[in-house]
Amino acid sequence: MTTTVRELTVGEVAEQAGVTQSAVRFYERHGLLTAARTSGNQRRFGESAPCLLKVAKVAQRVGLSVKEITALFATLPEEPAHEDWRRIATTLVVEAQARVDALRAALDDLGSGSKLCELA
Amino acid sequence: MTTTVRELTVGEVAEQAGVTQSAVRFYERHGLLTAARTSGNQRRFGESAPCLLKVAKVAQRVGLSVKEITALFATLPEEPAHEDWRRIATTLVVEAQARVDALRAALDDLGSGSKLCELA
DNA sequence: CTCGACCTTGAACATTGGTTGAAGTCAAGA
DNA sequence: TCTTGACTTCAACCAATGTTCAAGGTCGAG
Repeated sequence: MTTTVRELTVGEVAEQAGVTQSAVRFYERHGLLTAARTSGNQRRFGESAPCLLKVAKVAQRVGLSVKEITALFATLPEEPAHEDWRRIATTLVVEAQARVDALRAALDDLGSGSKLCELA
Repeated sequence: MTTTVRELTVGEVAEQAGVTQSAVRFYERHGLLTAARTSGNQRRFGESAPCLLKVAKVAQRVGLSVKEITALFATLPEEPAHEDWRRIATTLVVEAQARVDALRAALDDLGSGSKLCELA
């Protein structure tokens, strides 16, 4: 039983993910998303595409570049399972924690007061 | 008693702040730093310039743009006193905390597991 | 005064993450 | 079939944050 996998157009993916169509194309060009093509050369994305985009947006908030997110997604199977998403989430949490730590370090630099500058 | 304020050249400021000369000029063009000019049109920075740059770097780590840092520095007197630096530091700490909170929010989005995507 | 080190400007280039527009093609309902 | 909305590509553009290069001017020690 091959479930009828509704393939999605650029417009549908964009709408479902809450990004612009140009962004969707941009991400596909950069390999963050992959798409099949119709005989007429139109993109057809898998069901998971909007989800990937949503996760990608979180990843960007965390501070990952498109290239890094692409690499991260490269480890995912075509139709990711719960476990796969969980792994990605964990990776992002770890990354985010690192960024928080970095920020805290910046804070500590400031915390050492005007010690930054021996001026006043 | 006007203390002999050793004015600094681009090269000196860059070296003391640990940035490139081109960066120093860039920041001056963008109003982050101000400089007097010699009769021969060379920049002469005040003593606090290297310090401003160091603080600016921390501010960048915190996530502020050059424009935002410029605005922040616009509130400083020519020769900032301890109190001034402390105020800036506080502002940055508040900002940093906000960024940490934002990151934490991103984490929470992920924390709600694969709830992000109703796929698996 | 001269010499070398250091400074000046302006423009072009680089990277990231997209957006916009023009010109043309496809898909699907009436 | 025809029409209309959605899709295609390509190239140009945007903003931020600088770097690099060329051509030339300045500073200060000797």
